[in-house]
Amino acid sequence: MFVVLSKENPDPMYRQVYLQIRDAVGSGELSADEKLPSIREMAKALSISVITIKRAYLELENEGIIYSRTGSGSFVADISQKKLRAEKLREVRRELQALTSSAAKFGISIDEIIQVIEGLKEKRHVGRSKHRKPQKVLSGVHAE
Amino acid sequence: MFVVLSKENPDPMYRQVYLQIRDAVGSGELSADEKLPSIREMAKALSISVITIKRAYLELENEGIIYSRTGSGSFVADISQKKLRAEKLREVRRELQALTSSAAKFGISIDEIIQVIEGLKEKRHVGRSKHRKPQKVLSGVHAE
Amino acid sequence: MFVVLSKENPDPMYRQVYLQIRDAVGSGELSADEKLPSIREMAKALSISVITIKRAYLELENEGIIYSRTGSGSFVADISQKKLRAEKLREVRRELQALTSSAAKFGISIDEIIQVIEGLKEKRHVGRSKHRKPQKVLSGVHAE
Amino acid sequence: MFVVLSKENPDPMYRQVYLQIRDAVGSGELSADEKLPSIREMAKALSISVITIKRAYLELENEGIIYSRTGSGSFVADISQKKLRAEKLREVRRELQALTSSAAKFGISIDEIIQVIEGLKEKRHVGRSKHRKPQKVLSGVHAE
DNA sequence: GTGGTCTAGACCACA
DNA sequence: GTGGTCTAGACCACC
Repeated sequence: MFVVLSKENPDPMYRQVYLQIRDAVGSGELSADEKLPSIREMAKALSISVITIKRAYLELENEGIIYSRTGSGSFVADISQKKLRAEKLREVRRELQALTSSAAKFGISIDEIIQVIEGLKEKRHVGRSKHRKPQKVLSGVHAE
Repeated sequence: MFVVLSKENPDPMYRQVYLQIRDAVGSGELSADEKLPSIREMAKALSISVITIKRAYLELENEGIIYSRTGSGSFVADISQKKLRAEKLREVRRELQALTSSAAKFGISIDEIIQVIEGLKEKRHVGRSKHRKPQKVLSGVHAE
Repeated sequence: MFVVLSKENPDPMYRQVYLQIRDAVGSGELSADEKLPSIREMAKALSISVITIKRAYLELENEGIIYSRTGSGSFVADISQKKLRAEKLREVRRELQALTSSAAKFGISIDEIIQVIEGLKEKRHVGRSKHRKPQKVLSGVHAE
Repeated sequence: MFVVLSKENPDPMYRQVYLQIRDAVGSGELSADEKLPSIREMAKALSISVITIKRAYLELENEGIIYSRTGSGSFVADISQKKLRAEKLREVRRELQALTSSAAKFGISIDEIIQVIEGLKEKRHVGRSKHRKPQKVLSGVHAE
């Protein structure tokens, strides 16, 4: 698992950590009961405060994505990927709703938006999307 | 033109004002050289601080969407709707890119996302989704 | 609204603050859109760190019980008391389940437990319960 | 006797061990002077640290529930079940007091709580609630 | 003034 | 070693 913090990203640091771990669980990269790096470990690796990591872990715990046991560490919860996927899908629907309705005001139709998405699909097929735009990164932590 | 502030909206107030005026210009609801309500007028109507409106107007001015004449007020700039539309389209593309790539991590394909959008299209056709669920609103200003 | 912190209480401070505000909303003592004391204000009144109050407010916000607007303050959300009551009832059921099943191991029947509760009911009717056992208290804040 | 550790349980491990042994004594499952598994034995069986079990045993000893003889092991004390039962009853009363008074703030009456308990009673009669939903367990030790 | 984020410490309970 | 709580500062965006 690789967590990276980007200065460009307007999200606060704790949120970036939260999102990346959530995604890693959602994608199956991290599986149930797998141990996460300790908060101190990860804080050190990312050169940020323990508190910031703590907050990310806390929110993950509140969402039921991980669980923490004092003295033992933090672990991936036994939440099914299905559930995470369904939640993500709801999130996607919500955002698309906002996007289409705001675009409509500018005379941009839903069909036009679909065309844009189709365009993205093709770009992805060419397959350089992952490395095309190297993010500016603070640091990373490898944890396996 | 009707500006409404919603407490549900996480956007700061000045941003809500900014966006709604921008959209009104983009949709043609407000046309070139049309006079906007004065800062004080709008502040009073929305029961918020003058400086908040001032900031919204300032950003609109910086974007070239409105212009201000000291002593006479603020007016819609002669910016073509086409230009606003193109900008919005770029914004849409950017957001869709983020959305699809983050969804991909959860195993949600682009085709699936398109399906979601298609679903939105149908919903909009059957009902009057825009007016079905009236947002809770802090205050509004009618200025036409 | 009166928040008090007790040293006797094993709950961490942020939790005590959280619970008391939640209860105040649930009881209707605080009503929708009512302004809460600012985090700095309350921190000062209780002589504890701003961070601790912040955390209590954050959890209340995550639960949808209050909402915060940068620059304006924190306010009671428009969550219906009904919903809070239903949640509390679920909590009660959960705790009773644990209690009865653990008591059963000691040969304490459910009927016996009901008798205990009936006993509490009578005590309460005599009506000195509120002032009989003055809690040891750190400090309080009155906010209206 | 079967001690199980659950990761769902927020109680620390030593407490889970403590409670289960206490309950086993209270229910008569373990009788006076019966030998408990040795600390090392139990630690191994539960795959946890020896010092965790040690702490559980220590607290049981402090409560007068077991006694240890260096070199021979730990044994159930000759504490009457009646006494344990009475203590448990006090504990139940304390918890019910807290529960009813906190529920009262949400407009939940004692009678309503009694109804909830009655509901639990019926459920238990129809099914075998104890075994219906097998807890996810870390490990177990059989010692009889 | 308000809340939102972050730091660099500290002490505690648990394993 | 682990996580959980708390302090006393700081800087930022917003109103």
